[in-house]
Amino acid sequence: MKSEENFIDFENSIGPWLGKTVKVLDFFAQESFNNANLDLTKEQMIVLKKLTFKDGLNQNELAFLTLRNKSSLTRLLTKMEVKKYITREQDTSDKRIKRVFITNKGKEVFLKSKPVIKGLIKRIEQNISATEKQEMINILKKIQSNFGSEIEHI
Amino acid sequence: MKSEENFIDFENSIGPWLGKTVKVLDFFAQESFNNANLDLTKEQMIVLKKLTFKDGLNQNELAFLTLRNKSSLTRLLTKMEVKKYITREQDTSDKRIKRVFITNKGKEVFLKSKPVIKGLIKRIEQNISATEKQEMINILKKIQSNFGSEIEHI
DNA sequence: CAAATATAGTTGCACGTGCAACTATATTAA
DNA sequence: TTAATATAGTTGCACGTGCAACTATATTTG
Repeated sequence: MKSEENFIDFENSIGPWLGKTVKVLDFFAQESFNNANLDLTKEQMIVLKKLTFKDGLNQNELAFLTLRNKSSLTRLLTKMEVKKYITREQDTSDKRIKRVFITNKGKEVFLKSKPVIKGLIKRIEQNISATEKQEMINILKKIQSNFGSEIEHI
Repeated sequence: MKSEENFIDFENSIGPWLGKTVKVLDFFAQESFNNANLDLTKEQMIVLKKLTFKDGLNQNELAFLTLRNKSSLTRLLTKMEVKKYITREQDTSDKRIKRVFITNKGKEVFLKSKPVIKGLIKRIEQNISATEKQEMINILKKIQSNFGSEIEHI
């Protein structure tokens, strides 16, 4: 039947549920940062986190690691540079490349954001068992692999 | 230990995994719409979906149902109005209210988007069992409830 | 070596987002 | 009934996003 074929059980599909959940989480994440008087967005925090793990990444690498278009990253970094959270330095051997470094101020902000993030994670997972959590992450990995997204973690 | 307390097991937390997965999904959703020559964003599609289910909602209701600030909705609708996917009509009994109606063109676009969405959902869930899917949705519901978000479906 | 090609990063444009201030209309209280 | 308050929607501002075109530098090819 044609009508059957065209039917989409939207509310019982994973995609929409994921989308809604992330919207809620994003909202509370930003609210938490603001309440903690952190001049920081979730996106900026993720960049700081990557740099904390490996400083001096170039913009291409950073864009890839943060799942972001290089043009988005350019603008994100510009804002972070203005706030003195990072600096950009031209690579000496290849002048096309800019390496990104976290500043002391950036480190400080990231440090202050940690308890906020911890609180958020705690709240997200408060009634989720360890098994459920692992199950969830496994399924999310499967979904990502369905889209050929091999996301690298540093 | 202080260092223990401050440690965040980011890559084994649900939040970041959710965020990454949704990023990947969003990207492919938009790509699919574009490939199908649909002049439509995911956000606009969701508005059309809500209106297909219940036409003539006012902007407040629509903003709530689509988890969106009323100002965001205003602008989203303006773009959809320009594209003639929807119309706005002032309520006669309360002139503050604007009711939103899907146009024939809007219905047509939404109809054309359905197979695309179906394809996306299929791809998302291709190697996820029915049990996993249900488990996943249940956990997502729990997470949302942790943030007091009682999301209504129409 | 000079010309063609590739790569890193930036910019213009269009989209979507929340907050706070604003306008217009409705409702409530004095 | 007028004044105070509430509500619906819009707008300015700042943020984040992808695509395509662009600049500058490197590398490859003839």
